[in-house]
Amino acid sequence: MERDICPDSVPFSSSLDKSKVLNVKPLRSLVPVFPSPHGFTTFSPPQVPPFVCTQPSGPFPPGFSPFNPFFVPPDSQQHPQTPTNQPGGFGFNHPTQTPSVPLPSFRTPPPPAARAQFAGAGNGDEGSSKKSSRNREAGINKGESVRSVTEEDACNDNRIWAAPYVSSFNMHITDAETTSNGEKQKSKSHKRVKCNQDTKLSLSAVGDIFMTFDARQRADGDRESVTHILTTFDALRRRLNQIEDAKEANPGVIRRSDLKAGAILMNKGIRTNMKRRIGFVPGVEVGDIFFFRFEMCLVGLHAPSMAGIDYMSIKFEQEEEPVALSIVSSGAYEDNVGDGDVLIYSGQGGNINRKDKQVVDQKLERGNLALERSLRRATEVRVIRGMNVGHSNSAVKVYVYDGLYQIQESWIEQGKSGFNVFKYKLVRVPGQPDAFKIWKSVQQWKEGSTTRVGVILPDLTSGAETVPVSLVNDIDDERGPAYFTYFPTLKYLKPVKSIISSFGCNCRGPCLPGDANCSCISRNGGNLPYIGTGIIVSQKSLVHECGPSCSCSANCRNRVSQTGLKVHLEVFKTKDKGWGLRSWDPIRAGAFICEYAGEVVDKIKGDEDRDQDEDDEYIFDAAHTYDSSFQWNYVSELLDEMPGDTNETDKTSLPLTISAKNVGNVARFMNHSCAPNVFWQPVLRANNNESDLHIAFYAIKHIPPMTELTYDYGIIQSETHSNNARHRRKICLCGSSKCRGGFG
DNA sequence: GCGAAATCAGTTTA
DNA sequence: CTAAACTGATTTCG
Repeated sequence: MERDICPDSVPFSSSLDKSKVLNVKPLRSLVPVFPSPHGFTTFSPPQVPPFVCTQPSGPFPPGFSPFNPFFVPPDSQQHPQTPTNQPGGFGFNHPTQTPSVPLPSFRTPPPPAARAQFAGAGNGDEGSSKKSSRNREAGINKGESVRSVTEEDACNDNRIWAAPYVSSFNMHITDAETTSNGEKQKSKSHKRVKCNQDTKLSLSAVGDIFMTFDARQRADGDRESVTHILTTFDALRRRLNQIEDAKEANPGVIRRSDLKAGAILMNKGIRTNMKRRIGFVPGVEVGDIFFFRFEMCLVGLHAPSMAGIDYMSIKFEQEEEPVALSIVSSGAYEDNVGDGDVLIYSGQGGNINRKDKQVVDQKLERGNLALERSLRRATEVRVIRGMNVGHSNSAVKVYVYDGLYQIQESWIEQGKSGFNVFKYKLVRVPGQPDAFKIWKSVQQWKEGSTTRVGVILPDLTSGAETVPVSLVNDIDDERGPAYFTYFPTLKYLKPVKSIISSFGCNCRGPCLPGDANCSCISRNGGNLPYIGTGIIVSQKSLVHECGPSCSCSANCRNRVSQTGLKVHLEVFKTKDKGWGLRSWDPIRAGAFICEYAGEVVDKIKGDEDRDQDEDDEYIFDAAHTYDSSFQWNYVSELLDEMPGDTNETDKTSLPLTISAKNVGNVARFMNHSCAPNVFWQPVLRANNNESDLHIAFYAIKHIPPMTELTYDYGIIQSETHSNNARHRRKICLCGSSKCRGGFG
């Protein structure tokens, strides 16, 4: 029997011991792997079929024309976007669906002719709105001039069409700009200059770290650059936050590491999709999540740093009109109709949220006017839904990109203060992947108002963790993985003398970030390795946490990996990789997820019992190494900071081998990926100089709910493994364009 | 003590 | 150049 393929199906018993659950040979099945037909990174779930462009056949919704891949609207300075060249592009919710009407998101905006019925400029339309006329105040700002194309856009466009491959420059040229002393120059002219750089300017030291961006990439992003920019932003933000934390707290001083990091990246040109556009933004996928407005700004999803409506002027026939590009909904006015496909959005202005000025009626200007015109022109609007997530003590706002919507109607309503407010009803364009809907489902599962399909156990830890871990299979009939004992942390069979000092600190209360006397902080290079609630700043060879021999309190911020799970996880049956792990909650970059629990294996003894080891699919060996290209930390060059020990990434291999075969936690279900969203990190807890060493997992990037969590199993360094003929390399099923083909 | 409201500093874009 | 904007962290209020 092929033991590597066949999952051990254990008959499900309703009266099973709750401390044990069923199991499968999960993580590494030997199934043939086929090369991706696309050859690009697929960050979207692999079950999504490739887009197939069939012959269009009507009827079409009003305002839509059949898709013609060779037609470029004369006023649209965009490449004709054929679906297959979209990295990680959309798929359809229903795999069997054959699209007869192409996704509007793949197209450039339809030509004005196709929307003749919407193009009437007059006020006499008999729209579907039964409410008070939305045109009452039209014309107030009719003459408002909105630039049609930014200077930079024009410059980029010129590059694209005239000399597409000429310019290539490093994207973080610093030249005249300095960010030291908080001195910020808004040199708009400087940006223009950048477009004309033909020479490759690079700081070689940094150039190795950063990818090289050319003008086209800045104008039109792709998945890789978007990911890279977001990673760079958050790494910088975390570091700035860490620096601020260490300073003495001044009452009333508000620290905004997000603004600082954002401004630096803006100044250095580390951004993409600078060419504004209607609809699909290359490299940004429906369902992507953000924790700061600046993140959406940098990747071109939503340009304004504060305003909720992004808009630009578009030329329709002879007239130029502002149309909305994207909106950010705070959720305050969110409509509960349907499955979250409808959104009621309030217009801007009227100083609703400001007390220092008189509250007045909203006017049909700026964003409000743009939304009005988008309604008339039937252009699509990107919708980002902001939501307050998290528990009372740490409420965080998360932004979910929910894809494209169309405005169905608008009206004027009296707000609470008695003044007029514009309202817009937006309906989601069908055929896009679920995003906000997933959030709604999770919310309902938690409330208990709907039941999660396929739940086998509501909590496979039987209360061993402070949050439940669901066991779910909505794929097939398998009732669970093979028996193992759930245990939330490591089992050291005997105390091991630490080779690294780990005597505890003498702090009272929580350890304070700036405390030079805290020995634990000192061992971390002078900085607390975490910010906020359990966000790690940098990946390091070793993180020193406080431990049993410290006198600090249990709520010390240097005890992140020892305080248990924070998010609601779910062990689920994957399509082709056995069991896997994912989260109901969103996880932000750097957040602690779990540790690798299990029994610490004596390696020498392990060599003797080689036969046993070969059967163990649940070994974690700290001797594994990362892919050398893994670069997660902030780059000190962006901070005018000398590379220091706080940023060291030296990966000394540590003598720790864990087996989770018989005893373990959720980590044993995490699958491998060559393009992972989780990394591991050795953590040493202060414990009377014993080797209280653990392996902790943290998020590489923001992870939307219900996305599988994966880490890179790495390559084993040990010669005994590679020379062992019986050690078989597993074939990788991650489906990434960066897939190495195998692991182990 | 907790959730909500108020306050304040700060950045991009039109 | 300046005003405007559904920010985000922190303090105050009920």
